[in-house]
Amino acid sequence: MAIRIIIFEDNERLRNSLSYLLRSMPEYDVVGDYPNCRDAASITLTLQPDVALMDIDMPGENGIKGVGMVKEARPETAVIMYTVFEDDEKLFQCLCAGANGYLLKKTPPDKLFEAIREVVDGGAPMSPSIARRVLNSFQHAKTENKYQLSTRELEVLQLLSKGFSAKVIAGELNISFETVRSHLKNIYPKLHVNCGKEAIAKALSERIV
Amino acid sequence: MAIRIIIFEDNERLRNSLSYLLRSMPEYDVVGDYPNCRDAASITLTLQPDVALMDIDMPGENGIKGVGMVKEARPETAVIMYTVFEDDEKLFQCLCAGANGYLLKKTPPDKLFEAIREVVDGGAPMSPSIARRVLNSFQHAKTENKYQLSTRELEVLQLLSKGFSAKVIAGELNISFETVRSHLKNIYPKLHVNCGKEAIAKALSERIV
DNA sequence: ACGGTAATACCTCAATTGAGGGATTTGAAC
DNA sequence: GTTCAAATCCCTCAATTGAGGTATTACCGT
Repeated sequence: MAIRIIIFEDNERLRNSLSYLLRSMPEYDVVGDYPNCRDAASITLTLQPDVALMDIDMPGENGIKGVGMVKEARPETAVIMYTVFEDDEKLFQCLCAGANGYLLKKTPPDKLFEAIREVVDGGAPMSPSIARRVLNSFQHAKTENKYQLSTRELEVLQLLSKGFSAKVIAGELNISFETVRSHLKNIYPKLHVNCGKEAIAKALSERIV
Repeated sequence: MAIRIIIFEDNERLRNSLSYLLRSMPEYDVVGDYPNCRDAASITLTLQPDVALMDIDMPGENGIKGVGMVKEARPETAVIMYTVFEDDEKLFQCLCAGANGYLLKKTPPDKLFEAIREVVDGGAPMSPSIARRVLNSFQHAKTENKYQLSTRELEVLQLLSKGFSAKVIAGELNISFETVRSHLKNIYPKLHVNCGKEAIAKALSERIV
């Protein structure tokens, strides 16, 4: 049975070309195409598509919102982003919203066809440069002590980031309460923060610990 | 110029087959193959390969260690994991260690060839089921309010997690200082913590915010 | 031998927080 | 119409923390 596809793309010429191209093959069936995501949820529920091709830059609700709408309405529909954007910001927003693939518009048609087949088979097609970005995001950069913390200061910060009080940290490290407080007072300016809570927030969100 | 490849694979028959297969094509040059990662660092420095094919399950240092060794010795060498393992644990360990690709051993030869070309061109070849796992890891599950926090409590916790004091939070939300303290007192038992620092640690590490 | 850094420890004071209360209003649910 | 949860606000008291010091020991590099 043909793969049911819907397209969200504001550029009319491109949208029509895509529709025409996909419809020309018996393997694919474009069951709807739209210039914006306004009714993405209800459209998805009505048409029950296997795949949604989603542009990002559209008037009104953009494609990032669009992914969320489609996925919430019908998680089985696989969403492939189809965009010119290559920046990390938009990329990871789409992935967090549930996108199942991410293709750049420079992708040649045969790769696009392959990607649609792949996503239906449970894969996650990505343009090569996108895949590289995604994998790179896992290397937490080894923060290599950006803030010049000493060994002991790092230990104190690690325990602080578990929510421990100065007293408990002192016990854990077998040093005095006042020493811990001294370390904390030295840590804060190095992290450019003013209190323990900010320090925890920074340590955890920048993976210093 | 031919792509320089090294192979780490403890199964001798498979290692020899791979070498033979790749050497049969002028496009590829297998400059070394080894049954373990013991000297991966020095080998990499000596042979200056473009690509390393890396098994995971090997005697001695396993392939996860191996990725780290190769990448530390020579970051320009692209490492492709080549393994039967499909579990998240090993997968994400490899990615964090710096792997540039992840292929399952069931990958047909033509896809393997393509993957090697792709990784040299700056891509990140992955078997479809692997790519899907990687993308899924970005959907932080929308924690669906495991701790039964009310809307307001969630807002307070979000601001707390930025390191704000009760006074500042009060200002941000346009409510009184004492109200914020009331919310905090209600939040702590719900999160099973005893103080703001623990709450921040929990909120950030469990992505409640 | 000297200077610098890290690690240790102590003191004081003001501010913030945690803990224990109590109290009112609103809107939704039954 | 009553009950209930959510959101608002106030009070007190003890503990913790932030800020401002000072001081000693040890080790490292020159």
